Amino acid sequence: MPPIQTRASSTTDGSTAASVGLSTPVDLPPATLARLPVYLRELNLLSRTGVEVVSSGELAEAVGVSPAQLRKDLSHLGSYGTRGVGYDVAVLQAQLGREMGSAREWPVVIVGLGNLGRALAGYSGFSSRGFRIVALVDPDPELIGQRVNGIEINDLADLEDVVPRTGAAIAVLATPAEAAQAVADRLVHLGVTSILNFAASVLTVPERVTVRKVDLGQELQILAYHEQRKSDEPVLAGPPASGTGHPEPVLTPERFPS
Amino acid sequence: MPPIQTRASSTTDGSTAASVGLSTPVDLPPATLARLPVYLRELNLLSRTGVEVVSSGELAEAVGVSPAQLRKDLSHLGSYGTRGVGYDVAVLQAQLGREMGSAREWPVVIVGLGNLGRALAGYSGFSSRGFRIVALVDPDPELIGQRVNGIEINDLADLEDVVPRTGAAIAVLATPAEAAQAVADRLVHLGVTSILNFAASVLTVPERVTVRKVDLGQELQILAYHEQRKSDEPVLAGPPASGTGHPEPVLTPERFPS
DNA sequence: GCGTGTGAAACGATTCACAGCA
DNA sequence: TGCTGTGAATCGTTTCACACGC
Repeated sequence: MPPIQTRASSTTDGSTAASVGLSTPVDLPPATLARLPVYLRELNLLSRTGVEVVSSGELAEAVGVSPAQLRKDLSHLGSYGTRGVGYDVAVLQAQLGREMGSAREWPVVIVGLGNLGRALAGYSGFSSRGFRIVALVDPDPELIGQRVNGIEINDLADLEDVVPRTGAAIAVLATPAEAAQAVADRLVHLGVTSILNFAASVLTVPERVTVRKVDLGQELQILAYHEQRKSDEPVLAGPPASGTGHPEPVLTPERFPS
Repeated sequence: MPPIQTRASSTTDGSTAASVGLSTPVDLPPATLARLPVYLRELNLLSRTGVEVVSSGELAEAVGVSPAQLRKDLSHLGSYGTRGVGYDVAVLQAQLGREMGSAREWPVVIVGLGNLGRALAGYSGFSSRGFRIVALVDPDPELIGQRVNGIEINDLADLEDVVPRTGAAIAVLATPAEAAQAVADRLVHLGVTSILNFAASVLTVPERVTVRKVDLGQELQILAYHEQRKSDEPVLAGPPASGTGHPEPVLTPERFPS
């Protein structure tokens, strides 16, 4: 009797989750869940700017969704707004953070420290959102022992020591496509239950494991499709500042703002 | 009269596209479009392995979707299968490639060469799918003049020269969030009509421009939500090899296969 | 009055089930 | 017989519109 395995579906919002029974709060619709981090980020921004109250219209405008959708999304969490007024930024921020698990700090292991893996190891967007990179693993003797962002790269052969020691339940996979499934199998065996997969391959994992896939090449291909569409049907609407014309430099900051 | 601007919606599958009139083939549903690159990748793999025919069942299995969905997706492109047999790999590959614009080679400019930008500049998954990085741009004097993967980093101040010279219509944004909108404005002004945005910020662009956003922190947050769910409702189903137990190393390749 | 919270309607995507053809 | 192609049914998501309460 082979254990139940599920294919981690592809596109963003491919998430394979077990979640058998409903616990205290209800399960969020996937589409809503995918937007909550965006709301949370904007709320953090607002709160840092000293804003204390936002209406659904304002917040929706800031994150690029419709006010109705924002309200519907938030309504899944309960009623945290005040009619006629809006949402208290601090309250909503706290509630959203709690719901998303931003209260805890999550230890994360990264497997594969090629170009992409190294970039991810130093990515500030992880630490700023409650994730701590606790281990780096790669099989390349050239890399083992090197440090990235203060963390030493361990041998992939020692994965079975490293993961239990750090207690990571979330793993980032940045290996070549051919290696991804084998590594994932070992990670799952070690108790990892969430995997962010950057490898261009489909992972098969047990039901209880959640996988999200990010395929950068795929993203560009989708853009290429739209590009092709645009060049196929040339003019239709009026000329919109038309193409590569006039350099005419507007805006020329010398450095990115820190 | 301000020009029409649209908010690039957030999650993967946020794509803002104008596509006013329908050209020769019909417009693909976004959900289908997002899966086509996955099918294409698998077809390339199969063709390299010498497989000449696949059924919807086999291909679906390999990419992790249902056979019905695969057939429905492909049916949007026309009838390229043979009843009772399956699909000719070469034919389907060619058709899909043509549809996705893989026939052409797309020049791409990358703006922002921090950790992530540099990793993307060297990412093999881009070149292997028909994209050529033709320009790198950053405002940091430390970086300007350096070469990544054989390409020199140009000054952001020279963007108005670089983009027209290379003819890039697709841009990858890997700048800090605060800089993203300003850079996007300049890119759009230079005729760029597709942007892959890695910055954690919402872009506002004219209708004709397609934006896709990849937010790596957001992906991890979605995993954290699921993790939290799992730890909240502890046991329910039978113990599934239970957690961090027994190292018991299965599979220990010493190196990633190249 | 104003903006939230929410049923109901509209829309889109997925799954089902089978007719049609090699 | 076996697998494609596709209408019909189902399911999920978004939008609409308005009742409710500050």
